[in-house]
Amino acid sequence: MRLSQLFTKTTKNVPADETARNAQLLIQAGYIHKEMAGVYAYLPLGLRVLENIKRIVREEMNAVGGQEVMMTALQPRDIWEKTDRWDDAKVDNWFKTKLKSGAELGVGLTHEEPIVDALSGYVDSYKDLPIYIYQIQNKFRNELRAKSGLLRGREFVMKDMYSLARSQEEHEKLYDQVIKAYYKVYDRLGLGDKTYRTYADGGIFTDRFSDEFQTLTDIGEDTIYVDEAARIAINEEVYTDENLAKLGLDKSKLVKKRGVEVGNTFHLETKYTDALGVYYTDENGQRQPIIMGCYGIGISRLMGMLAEYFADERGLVWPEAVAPAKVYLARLGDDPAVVKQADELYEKLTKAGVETLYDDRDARPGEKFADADLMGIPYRLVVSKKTREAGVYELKSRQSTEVEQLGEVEVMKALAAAGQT
RNA sequence: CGGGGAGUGGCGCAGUCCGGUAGCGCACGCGGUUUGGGACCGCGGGGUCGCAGGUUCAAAUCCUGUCUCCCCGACCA
Repeated sequence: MRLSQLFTKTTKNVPADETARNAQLLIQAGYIHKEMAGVYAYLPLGLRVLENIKRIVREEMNAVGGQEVMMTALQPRDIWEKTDRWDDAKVDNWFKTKLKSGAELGVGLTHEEPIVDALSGYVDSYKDLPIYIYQIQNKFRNELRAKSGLLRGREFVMKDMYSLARSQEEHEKLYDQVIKAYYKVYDRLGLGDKTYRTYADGGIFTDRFSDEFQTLTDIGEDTIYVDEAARIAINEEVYTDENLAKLGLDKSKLVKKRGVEVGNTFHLETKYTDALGVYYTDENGQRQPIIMGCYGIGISRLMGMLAEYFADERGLVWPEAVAPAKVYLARLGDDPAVVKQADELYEKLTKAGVETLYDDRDARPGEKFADADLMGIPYRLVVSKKTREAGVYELKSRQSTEVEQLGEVEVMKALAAAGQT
């Protein structure tokens, strides 16, 4: 993409209505637009990051056999009444609206009910199970107070997967498989070593503990107690001696930390399938209950999390796996020979499949460098009169101050090899 | 929802206490000088001061109501 054609631009002004670093940086770099509190639009560069995160999550969900669907945001009241989750006293962050006829609707905040309801026409026999169904979709929650930029919004992008199993034993197997897939997702995002499976409250979903995935960082909203050696943690909300005993955690090894919840999985048992009357028939012709699990990953929250976690005083520092482009090609000056050389290099990089942001604007070097840093593109490549005369290109990683002088072949090789995911 | 802060060109702000119809920086346009870490000079376009009502000869400024945003708390698949 040529920056001269990109409609967004960066700004030196820090937005006054944001204190969260992720929102400040993403707005300054032109990745997102704030529509209102807790509601953000994704601009070209931001959308690329969001799609990259989705791609990784999607690949890992597909790898365990997940089947992707897209459910609806508009929800009929009746299925939610069957599970007793329509009442505001039960779930207080609903957005609700009405049809012209007067019938009440909900705007989806989670999708257990519609998923189960939709599956009721397809799941009849033991031969139809087990299955994983997932979607990546916008969720709407009427939070009393949105905050922390993309970390807690009212409209946000989430991946939610649901498993349906024939027995408790089968359910546990499916559940563990997803836990493993989640670790892979966080590894690929560069958060693996800082992310802990954490026992937490089951909320409105289940009476059992849920598992949260908490990334340790000071910006976290959650307080958790971590056993780093055992790679397990427990959320403060369920941190009692009784629970520690139940979970077999050693209190003396737990250290209090802050974390951001980057995923959450639940054992739903038969709560939703029973309530909506969905069963299967076993080999003996007997009707049997279906055991469910559900598995969430906040895609947009992860984007905010990554923006805040991987940043420095000059701006964003995207991991290559999610960066909107791999390299920022800065052309300095408008010498015709330099322009020609940079244009050709851009073509070559693009043809080689190296995502390139080509700064072909009529701007001064300092501005281009500052923008490359603020946008957080992993590599910066400079073409100028100076490099042309020296017969080299300058390649620099966003994470280092060192500049390498390389010939074209070496540049292409370095960029093709770097950060394959 | 409780407490606190704030709404003034696209963005960041000053002006409000002590009413006299709006100013600065960024961004934008034109001209010139510049060109390896967010250049400089000159000229120029753009706001009726969140919204509604009130007081007054006169309201960004005072009064009332209301909406919105931010922070702390409560809450949080």
